[in-house]
Amino acid sequence: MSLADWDRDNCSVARALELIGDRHTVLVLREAFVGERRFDRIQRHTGVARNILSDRLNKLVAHGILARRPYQERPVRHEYVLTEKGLDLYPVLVSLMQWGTRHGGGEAPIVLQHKGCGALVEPRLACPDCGEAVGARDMRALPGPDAVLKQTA
Amino acid sequence: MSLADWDRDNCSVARALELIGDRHTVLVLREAFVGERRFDRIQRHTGVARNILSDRLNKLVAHGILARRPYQERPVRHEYVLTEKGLDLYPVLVSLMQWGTRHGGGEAPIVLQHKGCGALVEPRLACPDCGEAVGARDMRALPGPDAVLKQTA
DNA sequence: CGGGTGCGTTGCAAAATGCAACCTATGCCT
DNA sequence: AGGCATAGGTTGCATTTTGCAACGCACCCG
Repeated sequence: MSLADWDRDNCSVARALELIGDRHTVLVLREAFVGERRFDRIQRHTGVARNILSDRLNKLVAHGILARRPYQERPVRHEYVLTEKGLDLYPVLVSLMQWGTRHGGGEAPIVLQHKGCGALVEPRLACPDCGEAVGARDMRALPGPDAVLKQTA
Repeated sequence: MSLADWDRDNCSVARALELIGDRHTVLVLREAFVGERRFDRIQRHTGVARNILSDRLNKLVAHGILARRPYQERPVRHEYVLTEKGLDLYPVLVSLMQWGTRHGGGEAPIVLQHKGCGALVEPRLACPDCGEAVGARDMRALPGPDAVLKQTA
């Protein structure tokens, strides 16, 4: 398998994890996707310590995943909303949720509805070419255009 | 928004994060999906400290995400392979990878091929009902059958 | 015997985290 | 004005989690 020796330094998964690779950050994102925008409510719902939450919100804003915008003056109060970059994390959160539901005890506290067709569904990964649903076994990973093979391979 | 006050204790995302909610664990899973099975190779590729790696592998095995099986006797050597439960994490990893590629610098070290149709593709979340690709804006979250609304709502 | 490989475990220092208290600025009630 | 409440943090300190390097063990090869 040639893949075994591509250069991990250039890994998209690792890059993503640098920004959202800790439990607290993901919980914050969960709240963002559910529509919570205020510090206090997010804090209560996630149970994350206030100092940590403050830190994570700042980092998410710094990385352009959330945007801080004032919703009132005097005193200035901010709310945190998902940017496009943040909204693109939706598949990650949804996949995580579905996996947690399927393998973590079977409870489904939330269901999703497709606005387009109105159906209550579990979105799945599908091949955009043929439309078939795909899982780990249906796919093959190949070195991409930007892969760097190691000398020590 | 009724969703704002469902009980977070029963959250699938949180449950999933308890098992795979740290950077190292996810990196280990990346290796698993790429086909690495041995302690040493995983350690070199992830850069995770050996004691941490040992701990994470044990936890993943304990949770049924990886299975440890001997690939030789004398001395007994084990390899770590994904179980069904582990394979189900594929969408999470793929989503993470795609997001990292799109927003983390644009490099695509790995590309995916659908074995079924042969196309090089980026699998996307789709509505299993109508087949349309879906993003955050196309979906609505509703309290599910097992949602517990808070008294303090 | 000496060296190398595979797979960990142990000890200790450094970093991240949790908790509770504190602070600022404002509004609201009396 | 005084007292209380709300929103959004910051600060200090104890606890937990990591990282690093060294060590251990079991085996194989020459």
